[in-house]
Amino acid sequence: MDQPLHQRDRSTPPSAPGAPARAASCFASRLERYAKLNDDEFRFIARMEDNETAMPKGALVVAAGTPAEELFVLKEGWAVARRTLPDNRGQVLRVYLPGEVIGLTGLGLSRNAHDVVMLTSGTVCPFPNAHMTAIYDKAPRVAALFTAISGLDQVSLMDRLAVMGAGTARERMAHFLLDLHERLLVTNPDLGRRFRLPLRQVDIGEVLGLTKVYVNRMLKAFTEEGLIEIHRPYVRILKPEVLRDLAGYENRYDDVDHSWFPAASRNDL
Amino acid sequence: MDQPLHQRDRSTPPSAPGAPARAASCFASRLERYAKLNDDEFRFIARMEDNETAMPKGALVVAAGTPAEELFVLKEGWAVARRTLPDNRGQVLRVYLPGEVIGLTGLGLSRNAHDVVMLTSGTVCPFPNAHMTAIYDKAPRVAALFTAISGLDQVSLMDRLAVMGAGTARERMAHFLLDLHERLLVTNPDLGRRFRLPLRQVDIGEVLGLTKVYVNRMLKAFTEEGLIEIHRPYVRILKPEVLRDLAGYENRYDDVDHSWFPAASRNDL
DNA sequence: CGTCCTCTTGACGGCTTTCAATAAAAGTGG
DNA sequence: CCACTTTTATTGAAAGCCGTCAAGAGGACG
Repeated sequence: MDQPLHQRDRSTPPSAPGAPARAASCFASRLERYAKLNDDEFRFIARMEDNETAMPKGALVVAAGTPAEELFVLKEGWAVARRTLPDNRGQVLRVYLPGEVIGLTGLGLSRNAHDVVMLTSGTVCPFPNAHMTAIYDKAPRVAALFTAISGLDQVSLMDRLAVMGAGTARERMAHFLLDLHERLLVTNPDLGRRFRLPLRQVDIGEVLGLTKVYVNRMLKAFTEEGLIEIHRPYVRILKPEVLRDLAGYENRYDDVDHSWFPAASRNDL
Repeated sequence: MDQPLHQRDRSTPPSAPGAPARAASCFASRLERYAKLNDDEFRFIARMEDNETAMPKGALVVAAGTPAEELFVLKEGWAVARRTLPDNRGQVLRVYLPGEVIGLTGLGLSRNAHDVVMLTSGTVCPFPNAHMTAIYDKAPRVAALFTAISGLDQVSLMDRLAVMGAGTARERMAHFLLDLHERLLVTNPDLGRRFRLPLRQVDIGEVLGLTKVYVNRMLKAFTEEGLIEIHRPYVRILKPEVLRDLAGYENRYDDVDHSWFPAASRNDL
């Protein structure tokens, strides 16, 4: 994030022709975990990934203040939404993992509220906001699914706010590690307790509102206490229960309610 | 919030028969500020306020962990979403003002994520989640409007997260005062710079992640610097620009994008 | 007029930051 | 594959913002 920000690279490697196989993508597999979709609905969703765009590390995917014209499905790599405050202090507002949607938040706004920056190289799939019209009109079930996911995001954000407001550095760090782990498990259920964490300690500091020095001290403490194990860039969670108690962490990603979803889509596309 | 929490009072004073006049409520007037609605659409929304329930100060509107079965339109009074952490520390996740919707966030979850407590006495209008089905099915424009509002809420939450993570006590306080003021202006455009703030200093502390002692010191400092004026329970903002610079505050509530909303509702209710 | 709640103010202490310097790791070019 | 450079991680010492503790003042309400 200290690197110069590259311009967006629009080169689109011609994606495989024809509809992709079901569940070919981390995005679709994430959605299907939350609700069964019929073929028509799946077609709407597949369309969101038609356009792949490669992004180098450090690239600015979304620039704050510019017109908000598209969403992005993050297909590979990690990204962050970030805000720079007056004094050059930065705060990471959200970490985006593969399979998550960037910009769902800002659907209601005409300008992008925050920067979104690639933490690693990766690929995103831009999807014009304008296409949402058809989804709301013709695939209400998919629309409801987006609403549900947006709600999940928001609850997760509120949990984070709680730990940022009332929590100590230890609690924030524990929450951070557990939350990333749980979210990685959503699209990657057979991931063990070890995962790749492509953030520098400075970056973790910007997520948690701590300095890099203190981040280092917390990580050292956790390691010495046998709670985690670090082999850069991999982290292994050794005592999830202890961390969970420490942070008061609660997993929200398993608890989707689709009872109120419209029964099925109209087929008049 | 230190008071014992009352049980929810289900006594429903028989509301005026027939549909309420358009824009009779702060909720409808807030929605209409964001998008024009036709009569059918308006009927859906009016239905959300059919059921008024009086709430005493301190009442628990939503209990964390219980099944999430309804949304609430907050018609009168103020409320907060609140989380209690292990050590009895509390964090207010959000302040709800009249005209705002409680529980839109949790639409995707089957259990309520957080408590919601009345700060003052007031009235709420419960609205079963199940009724959202019809809205998504038959009034996609209204559904889109909810999505947009939920997005606004989330962006506002992210701004708050930024100031909680990277901001000092002064900056948090400035942000808090400005944000409340802007949000009150949404449903009450001719409100001046003076408004009623029905929170004790302890409560403000729970919003900002500060102790009541430090809240008191910040308010004193602001007053002495001529930034605000306090005549309990009223606050007047004397130098909005200075506060705005201090907090890096940006008003998001004026910037709704409805370009992607479906053109009009189907009329087949 | 007394009780309770909230606000106010001071002194002290601790968690976290800041400053600074070194070590380790990662990237670069020969 | 090895010097060299740059970035990142590590560690110590001192300072600061904010929390804790405690006591008193002011208001609301019966």
